[in-house]
Amino acid sequence: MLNFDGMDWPQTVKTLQTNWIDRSEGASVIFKTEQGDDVEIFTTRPDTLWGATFMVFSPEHPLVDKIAAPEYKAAVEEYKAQAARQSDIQRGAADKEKTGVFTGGYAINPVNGERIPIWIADYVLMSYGTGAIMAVPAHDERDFAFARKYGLKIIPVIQPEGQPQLDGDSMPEAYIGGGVMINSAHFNGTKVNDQKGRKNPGIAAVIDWLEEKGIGRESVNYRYRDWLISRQRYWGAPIPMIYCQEHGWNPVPDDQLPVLLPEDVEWKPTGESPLKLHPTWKNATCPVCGGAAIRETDTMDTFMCSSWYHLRYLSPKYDQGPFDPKEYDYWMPVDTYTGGIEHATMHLLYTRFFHKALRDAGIVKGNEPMLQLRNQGMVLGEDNEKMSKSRGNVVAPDVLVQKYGADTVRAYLMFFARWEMGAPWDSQGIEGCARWIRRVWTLFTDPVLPSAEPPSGETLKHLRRKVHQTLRKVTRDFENFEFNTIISSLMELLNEMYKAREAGAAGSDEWREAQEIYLKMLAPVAPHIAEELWTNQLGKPYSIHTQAWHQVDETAAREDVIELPVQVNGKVRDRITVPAEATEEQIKSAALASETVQKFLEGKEPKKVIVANRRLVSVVA
RNA sequence: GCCGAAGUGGCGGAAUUGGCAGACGCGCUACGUUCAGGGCGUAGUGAGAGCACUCUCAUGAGGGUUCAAAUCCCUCCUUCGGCACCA
Repeated sequence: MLNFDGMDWPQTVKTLQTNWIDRSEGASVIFKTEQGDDVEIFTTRPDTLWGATFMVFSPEHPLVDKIAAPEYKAAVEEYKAQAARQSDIQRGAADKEKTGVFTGGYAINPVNGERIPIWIADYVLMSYGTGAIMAVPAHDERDFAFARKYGLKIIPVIQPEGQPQLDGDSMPEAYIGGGVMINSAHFNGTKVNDQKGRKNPGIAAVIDWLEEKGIGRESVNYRYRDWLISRQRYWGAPIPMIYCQEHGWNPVPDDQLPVLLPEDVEWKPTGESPLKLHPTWKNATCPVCGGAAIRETDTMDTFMCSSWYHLRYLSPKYDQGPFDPKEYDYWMPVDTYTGGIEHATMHLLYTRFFHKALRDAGIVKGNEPMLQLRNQGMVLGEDNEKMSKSRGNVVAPDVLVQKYGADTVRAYLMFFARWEMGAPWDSQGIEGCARWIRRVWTLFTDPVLPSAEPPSGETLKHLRRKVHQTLRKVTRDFENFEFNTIISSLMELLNEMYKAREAGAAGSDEWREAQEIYLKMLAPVAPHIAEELWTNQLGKPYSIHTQAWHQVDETAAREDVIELPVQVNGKVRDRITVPAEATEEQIKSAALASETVQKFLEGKEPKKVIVANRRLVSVVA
């Protein structure tokens, strides 16, 4: 899941997923309580094991009740109760003052046999690692703060090189960096650097030793939590399992799939799933003995379905399996997927996970379900705030479609902001797109007035050039998800076509080609109007949306002459026009021949003349 | 606190990735069409100076590299997102 090779995804999404999974390398080490129970802990710093002066358990840790000494029981219970009352958010506040209580119990540090006290504190989370930590106050900020507050022992075991000897009683803060191991028996003198995991020589040495002694092992931990797919709701795919008193849980037989949700459910404020309360739905027969049995009434999380819907969509009527393999081979993996950034660590992570699980089960091929991802930005309200009913700034699409038509609304959504950025809605701005669409319509449907004189060859050549230049740009922009500039280009071309029509171009082959190409470029932007004009006005075969994309005629797109600005000492002073095929030398002499350039040179010989990409001439005096 | 993204006219945004800053659209102004309004059409529209040809300044702020910087480098400011005691 952390390998994004070959995936054309936004870096932000890759980073979000990487942080969400949050892999950390370290070691698992077995401590023992005085009662003789094993307590496994995870640490990224096994090199500091000799500095572990106490242990901290999460208040929910299963061993807490067993280790709590009688005289501490009351305080422990009290602390557990108040931790349970706090919400996760309260508990998670990083700047919160650390609290905890001593349990009266002790553990043995396996590396040196030291007897160390066991505390409970809510800064240790049951949901990460094992819910218990070794505390090394000299080299961990949180443990340090806790130890200072409760007067616990602090023993430095990493000495930064070239600095005064660390002293547990006087050090002002935990020392996190590298150095040399001290107070660590035969490891004294071993170098420790800032690297994580086995790349750190100190950590590697200790891990090898732990494994040899059988006290611990190399280990990797993830912050990413297990995904609970079941929930007590009506809205979700049923979990096809049946429970029989006699034969336990069994899957629903294939010929009884799919299990459908009942439609006659009642919602009552009981906190229970309506499926549980339905009079008959949960009654089933045991697939093993045929006796009375009960259906699972939990349903699956909706992410379960969104993780593979793209596979089912390949062949929704297929009944031999989840999808038709022939369709899979044709369509998958998904070429381009677009959705909001809010899916970064949920839907998109689950979908990737699902694909890998299905791959391991031999059902799908390849490592990833979606090759290219592009996020679209959010359309904000006109007040530049997130749209919400409570703010009253919601712009309803149906109202806009009612007023402007779906094509205009679609075009404006593509035009008014960069796709991945989003922007506040502008109810005036859409008028521009409405005007453009109307002008497209008019250009194609107005009867062409008989022109007084035939169009000049220059007019037709110019039209064709603009058409193919636009096609080239639009083709590239579609590939890059740059929809706003596509529409700008189409607006520009429309203006050119109006001018060409004015100059009598209508009726020519060039004009017909321009119309055809224009509609093909318009089709993804304004699909209904493009189709209407294609079939009814141009009389072309239905449908425009299945036509091949037009090829750019590079010869037609080429300019005869190019205009270059000429800079003297970094400032544009003149512009020159040269034939498109002019050499650099010719461009240089044309630039120096300019009177204006000579004026700004003030009679001096130019030190340097640079022709940049045949786009600009820079004269340095 | 850590990580990331973004700052360009009155507004949304362009800028072929180092090469004419402001394409295209909104808004605004003028003119035309109209009894009028709307609509439509044409032209203008970064700021300052000038009768004008033009000139100067300008891409969050400051510095740097370069013939040339919105774009690259350094320092800082602002806004928005994500994570937030992860052992």
